[in-house]
Amino acid sequence: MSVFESVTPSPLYQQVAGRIREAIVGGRFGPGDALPGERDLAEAFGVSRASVREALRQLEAQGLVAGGRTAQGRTVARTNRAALTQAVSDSMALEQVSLGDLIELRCAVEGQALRLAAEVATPDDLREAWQTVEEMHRSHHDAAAYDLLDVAFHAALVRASGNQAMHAVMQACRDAQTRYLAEALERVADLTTTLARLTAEHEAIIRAVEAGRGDHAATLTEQHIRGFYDWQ
Amino acid sequence: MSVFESVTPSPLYQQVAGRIREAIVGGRFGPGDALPGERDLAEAFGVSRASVREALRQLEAQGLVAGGRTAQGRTVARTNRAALTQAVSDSMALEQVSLGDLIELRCAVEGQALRLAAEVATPDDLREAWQTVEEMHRSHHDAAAYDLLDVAFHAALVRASGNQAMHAVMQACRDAQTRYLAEALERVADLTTTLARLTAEHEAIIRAVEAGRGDHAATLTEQHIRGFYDWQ
DNA sequence: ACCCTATGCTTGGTCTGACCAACAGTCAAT
DNA sequence: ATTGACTGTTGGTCAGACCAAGCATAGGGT
Repeated sequence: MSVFESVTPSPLYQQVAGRIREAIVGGRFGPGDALPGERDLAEAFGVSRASVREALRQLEAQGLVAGGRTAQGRTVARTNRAALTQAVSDSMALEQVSLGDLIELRCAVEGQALRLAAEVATPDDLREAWQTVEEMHRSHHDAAAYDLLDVAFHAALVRASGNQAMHAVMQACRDAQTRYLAEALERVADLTTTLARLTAEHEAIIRAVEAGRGDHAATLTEQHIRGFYDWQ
Repeated sequence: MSVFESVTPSPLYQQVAGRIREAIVGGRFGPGDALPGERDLAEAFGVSRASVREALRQLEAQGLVAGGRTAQGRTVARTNRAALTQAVSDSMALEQVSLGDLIELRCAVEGQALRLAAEVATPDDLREAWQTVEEMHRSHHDAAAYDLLDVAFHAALVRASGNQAMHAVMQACRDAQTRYLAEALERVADLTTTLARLTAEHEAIIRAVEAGRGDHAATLTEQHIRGFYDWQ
């Protein structure tokens, strides 16, 4: 608690990353816009290209700029969902966040999202979810395909709530679950029957949302998600 | 869906980052452990130091390795919460997540967390929250200090639920709110009165948790958080 | 007038080799 | 035992170079 603040000068690459970050979140570069080339940035900031590259690597990892290898120049990312998901699953490894914790979190978020969805969702919002359910009926034999459909189904419903933040968190939880889900499904005796049951649950949930019964939809969803425990 | 996998060679720095990442999440380096030096890593992977540094920058941004500047060698991070928080607030900027969405998310998560806390929290878990409340009484004149205490209070209560995932998400939401909170508090006519009211709400919440009244605690918390709207 | 190729420029990815400041550890002088 | 100079290691930074991939434009063939 000294009167003097620390005077540690942050590394150049940090400062550069910070400046570029400000430009992006400040809206001076919109999603999808092209960024100046590394050489230009280096000259503009008065640092070497190496420092700029380290800064860009940092921003890339944070999901602010799109991964390179596109033809000409780098672009500002349109979404940082991958970075968010990564952060969530890293959390599990580093801080002993258990799968159970993640499932409880997802129940809380998705349950509340469906309560909202039941109030505000239009038939149009639910069309995507219905389409996903139809495809599920044709995928009761293919665990990998079903997993993708399951992700799409839950995403569509949560998105129908109009809450982007809940969507992102739910998605991150769900993505982190995928790996465990695949393992669990391998141990299931009768895959087709199990997946058919899940589809039935999905249908019940979407019907509840459609009927505006938010609390019911939330209850069904929580049971549906927690059902995951039973297979382990 | 070709039979052949893509053979696109990812950039070296990506591969290096991936290998180090595997070693960390695979448990071969525990949190806090020292990592080999950059020069050693470069030799081990057969790449230049520049590539290793870019890989490390990426891992640093993802919160897997601790930010450098420590005397001897780098260490594996103990937490990636900063990265998680960053990802959440970047999400707001990139994907137009509104403050309202964030508040709703926080209500859902924190409400459920307090329901859990009411069941499982021990007096020991709540001691920290009580201490924070006491300090609040002495900080009704200082908005900045109060903000820190508010963060600590909510963190302590959610942590009492034992759910690390909820804690991280709540923290990220709360951090993203800080900036708006500061602006809102500047426009408040009578700061001391406002903060005193907030402290009273905090006390009511912690008492409800103590009494095991989870639903009540959740309701109070949701009102408390949504109260934020009224000042805007 | 049209298409196609060749050439050159730009960009990101990679490497080499160097220098600096900060710090840990050693060891001699006090 | 304390101090202080010396040394080696580490991360941070730089300059300058090369490559492969993609774009642009000019020039040649039809």
